Amino acid sequence: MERVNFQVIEKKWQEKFVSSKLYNKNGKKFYCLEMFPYPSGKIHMGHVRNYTIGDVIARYKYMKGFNVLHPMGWDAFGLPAENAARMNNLKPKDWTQENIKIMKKQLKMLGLSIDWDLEISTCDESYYKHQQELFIDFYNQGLVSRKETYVNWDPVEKTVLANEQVINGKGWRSNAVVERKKLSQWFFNITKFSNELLKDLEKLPGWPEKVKLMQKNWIGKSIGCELNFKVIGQNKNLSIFTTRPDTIFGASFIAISVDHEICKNFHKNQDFEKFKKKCSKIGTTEEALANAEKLGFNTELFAEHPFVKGKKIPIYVANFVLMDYGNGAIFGCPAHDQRDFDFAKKYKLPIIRVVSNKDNSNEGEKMQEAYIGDGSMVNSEFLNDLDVNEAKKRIINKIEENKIGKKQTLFRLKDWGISRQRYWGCPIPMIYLEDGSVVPVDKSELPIKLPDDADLNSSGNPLDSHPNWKKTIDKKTGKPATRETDTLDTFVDSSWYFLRFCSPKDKNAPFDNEKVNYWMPVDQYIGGIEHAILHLMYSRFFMKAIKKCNNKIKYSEPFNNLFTQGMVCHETYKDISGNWLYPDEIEITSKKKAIKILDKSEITIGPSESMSKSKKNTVDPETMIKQYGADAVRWFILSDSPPEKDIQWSDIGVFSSNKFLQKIWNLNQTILNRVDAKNNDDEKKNFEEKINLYVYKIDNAINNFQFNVAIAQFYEVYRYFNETMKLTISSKVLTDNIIKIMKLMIPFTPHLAYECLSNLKCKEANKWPKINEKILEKIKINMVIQVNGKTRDVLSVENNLNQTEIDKLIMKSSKANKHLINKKIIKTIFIKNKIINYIINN
RNA sequence: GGGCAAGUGGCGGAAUUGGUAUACGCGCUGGUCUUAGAAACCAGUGCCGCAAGGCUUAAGAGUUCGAGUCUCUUCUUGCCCA
Repeated sequence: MERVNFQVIEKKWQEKFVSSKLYNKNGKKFYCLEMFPYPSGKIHMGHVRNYTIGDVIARYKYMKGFNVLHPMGWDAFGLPAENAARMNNLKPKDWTQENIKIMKKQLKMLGLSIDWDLEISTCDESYYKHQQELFIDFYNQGLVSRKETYVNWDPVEKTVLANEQVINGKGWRSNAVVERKKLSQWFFNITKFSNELLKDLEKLPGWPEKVKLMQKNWIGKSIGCELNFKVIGQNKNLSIFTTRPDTIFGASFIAISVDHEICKNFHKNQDFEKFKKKCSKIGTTEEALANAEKLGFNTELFAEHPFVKGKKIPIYVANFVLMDYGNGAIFGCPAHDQRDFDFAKKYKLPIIRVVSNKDNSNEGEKMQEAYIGDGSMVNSEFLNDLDVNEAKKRIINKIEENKIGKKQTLFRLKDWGISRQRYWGCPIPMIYLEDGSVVPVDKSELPIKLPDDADLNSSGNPLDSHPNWKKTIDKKTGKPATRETDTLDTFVDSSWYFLRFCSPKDKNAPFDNEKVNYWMPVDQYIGGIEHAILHLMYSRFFMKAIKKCNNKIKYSEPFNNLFTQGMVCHETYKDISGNWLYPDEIEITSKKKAIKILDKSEITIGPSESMSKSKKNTVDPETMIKQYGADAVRWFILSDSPPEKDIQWSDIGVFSSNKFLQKIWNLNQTILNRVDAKNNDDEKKNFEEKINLYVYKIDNAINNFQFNVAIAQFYEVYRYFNETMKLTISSKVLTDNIIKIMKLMIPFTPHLAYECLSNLKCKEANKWPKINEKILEKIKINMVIQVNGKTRDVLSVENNLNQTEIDKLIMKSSKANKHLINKKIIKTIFIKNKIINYIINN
């Protein structure tokens, strides 16, 4: 039989997909969006998985009659471009554009149904111009501020990182140990929306619970109170914040931040300065603070205990207290907080237990660690015997009564630091006037363009060291001014691109209100779980901030449904000297053994891990497409695992996908070339019923994101067709039904499916086959016959038979009979269309 | 340490949501054809057993006519937070 040449049909159909339009003007709108890629050079298997899943959804919805928006663009600013440019003596812009060209070509090779006329790139002036506009809008709404704070400084990338970008005390990209550094920075006041960001999670039933929980924890709402202590000998109050006011009777010290007002008294104290220096070496994350050795500086000052007359509490400066948490001061209750416990042990401060656990086993000085669980209060005067929650309420009331503090809600969420000391990003449209004031650039001057001739080899910020870029003139006063030389965090770029896609060519505004109100929110957003917090939280903030600036916008949440796909994994290989090897550098010789092709030396096969360049366990999508065809690659990556779980890449898997698709082609050819037959009515009826059921099942599976299950059904259908071929069924009936199946395959393997449909002379290829609900109801079902809960037989019977009819059928002919003869049936459980269970006496 | 998932053949995984456990694919075994096989086709493939039948969803208990699915305990793994 003639073999199909996948290269040929793919090329043919890709020419027709050039810029796919999935618009059904009369249909309900459906915005299908996959997270846009960073143009790093070539696409990787993660992209293939992400965009294939998106393509299935987009094509499926289109065929179902929806008016589908399916765009693609480039998250094109970022540090790798700068590094690559420096190493190869190129311009970041050229490097980026070259990569975009390559990756776009590769994405097209996958046969994606993308409307490329909507393509955007965040590094284009036509994009970042509007981003600068949004920045100014936000500024005017009080959503931007400039603060001098300690920042997470990445010494390798020489830039500031947001808290979210610090993972285990290290930079998320460079993996360098993060330092603390004091800098003046621009912030988006995301905390103004803390409550809304938390509350609105409830409006997102289409998001994975896991992601919502992660966001909830990240926002971290907690209730506590502010409490004022009198500093002895000074006419001053010291205000602290605590989430555990219930433990006030266990307080044995007060700890303040090195930047606290009180510390100004110690500026000339050398010990203090030394101490301060030490503190700057720890990062700013909670984790870094928790793990660092607890250090203190004794101020020799004391505060009065607010509830115990005459009790003096020593005041320390401590390295684990930060100025931006509460008021930069805490009281320490060592018995019930691990950090306080460590600190108290080191400085030999008393450990007073105020919460006892159930069996009272946390008593005494034997305490090896702080007890943070629930329990009832002890050693706490009027709080004694209350449980922790009640005690909290009672003490807050008391504090408010005594007018020494008040209840407060605190969020863990911090404002979003957006200043980056890099070249390849969106310039921040602010200027510094000679009188020291800082104002936004006049909107008519936008875009503030990046210079083409920045020296990337200079140390520090290339825009700052540029000879004249930052020199400008304030339009309002005509006076000389200096530009802000920081650029925006690239997460800003990706926080509103989904809005730009609604009107990507709009020159006057970031987006067209009407179009945004029509297409938004995104009906299906698809991307990696690694963006569960950063990108998704920032985008949610942007939507809310934009709504605040522009009352014509109707929506406050950008993504209605979110799907997070799993990673693509591959085994790892190492040679004798411990170097990683690419899969194509090795040869598997037996089950668990492999050799290096180059010198036949034995290598170690490591565990399967998420594909990454550093471990060289990657497979190049383009190579795979050329070898097996795009359809086979798509088919494999959808078939082997549920899309939300990790998938193990397998060359054999994609090979056999190719084989199966070849068989589908052959099946089509066989039907086309078959000698016609006259229909046997029963066989025809059975056949049509069965195909109708498959259409229903596959449709259902796609709807539930169970692409692997849908594909299993296709294998069954194939087998079923081959059997049917032997029956006396007319070629017309076969053709009508294979057309239905090939239509179902369009979302998965568009090239092959369209080619087959064209050969079958199908005129309405893009119309999803109708499911006949009536036939679905009439179809024969399998009735399970049990005796004492054990399955004894399965009968294929008409739908909706009642118990008496089933009883009769069983008596007539069933293997179950022999278990019922001479037995008394004491009870029968009958579930229509499912099961009948006879309970007998043995 | 806390929170959340998950645990089903040799492997990836199904199971109409409490109703035939192991669909479908890979791998493996045997056969046909072949100079050859990552080709094609046919048959088999959870365990014990000649069979009838019995056992089996990490381990153990519970609820139920009936549990992979619900509840509890334990173990293991993964992710997030610390």
